[in-house]
Amino acid sequence: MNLNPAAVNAVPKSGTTMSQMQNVERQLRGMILGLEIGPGERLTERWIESRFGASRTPVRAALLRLETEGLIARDGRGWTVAPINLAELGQIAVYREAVEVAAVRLTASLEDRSGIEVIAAMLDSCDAGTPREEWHRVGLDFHIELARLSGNEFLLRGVRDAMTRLSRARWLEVRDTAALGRAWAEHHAILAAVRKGDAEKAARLLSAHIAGSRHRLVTSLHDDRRGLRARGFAVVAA
Amino acid sequence: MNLNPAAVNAVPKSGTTMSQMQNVERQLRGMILGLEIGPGERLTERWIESRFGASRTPVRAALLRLETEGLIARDGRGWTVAPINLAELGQIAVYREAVEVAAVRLTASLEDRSGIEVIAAMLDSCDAGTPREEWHRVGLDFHIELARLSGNEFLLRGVRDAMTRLSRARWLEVRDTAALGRAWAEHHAILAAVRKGDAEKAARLLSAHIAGSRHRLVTSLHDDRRGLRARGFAVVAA
DNA sequence: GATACCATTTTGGGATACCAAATCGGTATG
DNA sequence: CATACCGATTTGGTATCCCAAAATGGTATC
Repeated sequence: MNLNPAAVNAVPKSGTTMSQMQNVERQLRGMILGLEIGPGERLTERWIESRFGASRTPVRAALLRLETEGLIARDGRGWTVAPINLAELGQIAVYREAVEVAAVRLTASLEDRSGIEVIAAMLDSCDAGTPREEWHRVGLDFHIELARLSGNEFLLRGVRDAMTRLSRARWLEVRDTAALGRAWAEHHAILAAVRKGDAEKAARLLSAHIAGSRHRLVTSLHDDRRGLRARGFAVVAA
Repeated sequence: MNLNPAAVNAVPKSGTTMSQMQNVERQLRGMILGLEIGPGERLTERWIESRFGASRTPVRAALLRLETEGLIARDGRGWTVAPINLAELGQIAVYREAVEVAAVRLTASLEDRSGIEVIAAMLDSCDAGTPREEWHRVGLDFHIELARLSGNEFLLRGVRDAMTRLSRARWLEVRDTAALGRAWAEHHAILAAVRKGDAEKAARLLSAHIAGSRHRLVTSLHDDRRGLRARGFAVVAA
């Protein structure tokens, strides 16, 4: 029996029995993506064990899974929260462009493209009063849901993985309201092209959107890297 | 102490200290890819434990990693060697086309494209007397090494993952000598376009090569699926 | 003969004990 | 004061142990 006070597990979601591994994985992922644990920080299995009240067996399993997601990395013998790596962010952007463009081409060629209306509604749920956190989430989900419509499991997974790896960086990016609005408009333009079944135009718009997004992201982080390091975040230069 | 005779571990490769997890992962992957364990077969942690002479902790770690590679899947509470899934093979082909074409475009646009000569030499190491197993390996490595030249870690990983998932299916595919020769010629044609820096032509040739390859693969397995099932291999129809 | 039911075994999930290597402190030496 | 050395501590890797759920197999019932 684990006698650690923190061992008082959170009540599992009603109806779902969550294994300890899933619990640790989910919570740890949340802390990493939410920057509650900074990029570059060292992790020890024992700390996680006591923090979440699970034994090392599920902790290890969760670490192995998060490693394949790219959120944590091995540091010699130990574990480290993956640092923000500007060169890597650039490569991810190239990768996601390839995958997302392929997906949107498929989607725009579907007979039934009505699925995009759900995505349009999702975009429209954001307005001036929407909290920043929500804009962030919708911005990620737009790309993931668009890829899901393609029906290709592997393209979807590629996009999801890429967005997960980009998530923390986008959260650190300094974005003014104008930038948010521009992204929103570009998203809508892409949807419009898909709606018309114009695969080429959708591909072109998406490609430009991702390239611009990448440029702004890398530039912003590059300019801010001193400040980010001051906050304890490991930022590896491009 | 594990008293099973099989527990006599193989001597680790000279100079390298291989953890039990890596050991189990590598050997199990080899058995799965080599079809020594058939698609669809059930796996129990205890069997693997005694088979490789490791305890359950590294066995479970290895299973978790192989799961993310798509070589094994959860079957309710237990583990199963991933079946051959024709629909999935089709989707993987679409995915790899997107990723490989992006990679070859990058490679063809490089200043220094001399890396392709190593790949050409690799192709040329195969002749009429080369064993089938070697043709198989070179056919996979061609695509992986071509992607590696792009310099993009994520495109490379995408190609490697896709080839891993396709590996068993390609091994089962009935390919006559003519088909092997045709693939060899197509590979060389792609390299020639890359060598000239003609990204568009390389992309077009690669795209056609993958599409044709996919068609032959799925057709062959579809036609043989009775025979494959008779050999105990789970084949899920498209 | 088919089926519902119960005891037994097996299995994966988790907790813990142990170990060797790596790390960290502190001390003695130059 | 810098540094080399050594013992205590920490950490990941592994082996085992326990448990509850699920699978299995035999049996009694209809």
